[in-house]
Amino acid sequence: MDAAQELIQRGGANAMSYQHISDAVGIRKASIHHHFPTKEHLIEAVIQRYAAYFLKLVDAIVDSKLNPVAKLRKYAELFEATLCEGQQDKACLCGMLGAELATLGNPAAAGVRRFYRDNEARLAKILEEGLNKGAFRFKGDTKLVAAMIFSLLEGGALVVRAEGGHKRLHTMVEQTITLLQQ
Amino acid sequence: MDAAQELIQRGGANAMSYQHISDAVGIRKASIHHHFPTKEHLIEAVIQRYAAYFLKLVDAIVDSKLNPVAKLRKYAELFEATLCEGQQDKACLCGMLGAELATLGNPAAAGVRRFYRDNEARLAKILEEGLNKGAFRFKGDTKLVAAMIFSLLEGGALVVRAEGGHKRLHTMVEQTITLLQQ
DNA sequence: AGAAACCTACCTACTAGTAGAGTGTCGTTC
DNA sequence: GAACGACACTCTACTAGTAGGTAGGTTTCT
Repeated sequence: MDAAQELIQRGGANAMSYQHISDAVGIRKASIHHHFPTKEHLIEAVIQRYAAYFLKLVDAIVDSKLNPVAKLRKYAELFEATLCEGQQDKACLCGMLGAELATLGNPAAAGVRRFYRDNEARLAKILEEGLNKGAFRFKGDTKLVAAMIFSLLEGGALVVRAEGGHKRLHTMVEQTITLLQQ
Repeated sequence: MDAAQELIQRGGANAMSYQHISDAVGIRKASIHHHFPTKEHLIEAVIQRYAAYFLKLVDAIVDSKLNPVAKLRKYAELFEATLCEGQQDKACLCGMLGAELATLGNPAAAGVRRFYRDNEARLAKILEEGLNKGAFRFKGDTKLVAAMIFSLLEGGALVVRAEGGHKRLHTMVEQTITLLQQ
C-alpha cells in the first residue's frame, strides 16, 4: 500500500500498475492480487488509509491549544511536508485522484468526495474559532473561505511541482494568512 | 484535437488513447498517427493550441476597459465556463496535466509550466492595476496573490467536480474577491 | 499526377486478472 | 514430541484485452 500510494501521488492512479508495485516491493504481481483482488479494491484501500491517517493529524491540530493562525499554518504544513518527501514530487493523494475522478470507480470516488468534505469542515472550524478570538478578520462565509483555502492547497500542491516546489507553496500560504488577517 | 483535449480534460492524459479518439471522431487509429506520430506529439499540440486560445481570451480581458474587479471576475469565469461545457466534468487542461506532470515528456511538461507562468503574470497585472486604482485593498506581494488565485482556480476546478460543480466554484471566487477588497 | 488523408492488417509491450501448484507457519491431535 | 491439517502467502504460467506504433496499400482532393 505504501508503494501504491507513492505511485499514485507521483503520477496518478492510471499511471500506477500492479507491475510497478511488484518492482518496487519485490513481490510478484499475482501475490498483490491475493491481497487486493482488483485495482478498484487497492485504490479504495489506499484512500481509506490515507484519509484516516491525514484526518487524524488534522484533528490533532484542530484540538490542540495552538492559536487559530498557528493551527492554519500547521494544517498547510501537512501539504508542504508531502511535497518535501522522497523525490519532492508527491502531491496530496486525493488531489491527484480528484483529477482522475471520472476514471475512478464509485466507492473510490465517494472516498475522495468524503475526504474533501471532511477537510473543509475542519478548516471551517479553525476559521470560525479564529474569527471568534479575533485572530482572523475577514468578511464572508467561513465555510466558503474553508473551501477556498482547501482548493488553494490542493491546487497549489499540484501547480508548484511544476515550478518552485514546497517553498513556493509555503509563501503562498503565508500570503493567504495575511489576507485573512487584514 | 478537440476529441483528445476533451478526453484529457475529463480523465487525464493517461486515460486518453488513440482508440478513444478514433471512436469519438469516426476515423481509424492509424490515421490519427498520420497527423500526430506519437502521443507525446499529440499532447504537446493540444497544449499549444489550448494555451494560445486561453491566453488570447485572457489578454482580451486584461486589455479591456473593464475595472480590475470585473477583469478578475471575467478571468475566473473562463474556468467556470469550462466546467459548464459538455457533461460538466471538464477541468482546465493544464490543471489535469499538472497532476500527471511526472508521466509527461519534457516538451509537454515545459508547455504546462509556461501556461502556469503566463497565467500568473496576467493575474498579477490585473491585481497591480486594481491596487493602483484602489479597486483592491490587500497587503503583500501581487505576484504571490496571483499565484494564490491561480492555484485556487486550478485546484477549485478539480475539487468542485466532486461536489458542487461550477456554481460552487463561482461562490468561492466571489468570496476571494471579497477578501481582496476588504 | 502528386500529395494528403485514410484505410486494413499487423507488431510488440503492457494491462488487469486467473489457475493452480508450492511454501512456511500455525494450532491440534495422537 | 512428532505427525497432521488448515490456512495465509507466494510463486510460475497463463489469459484476453488494450496500449502505442508501423507497413504498405487505397481513396480523395487539388
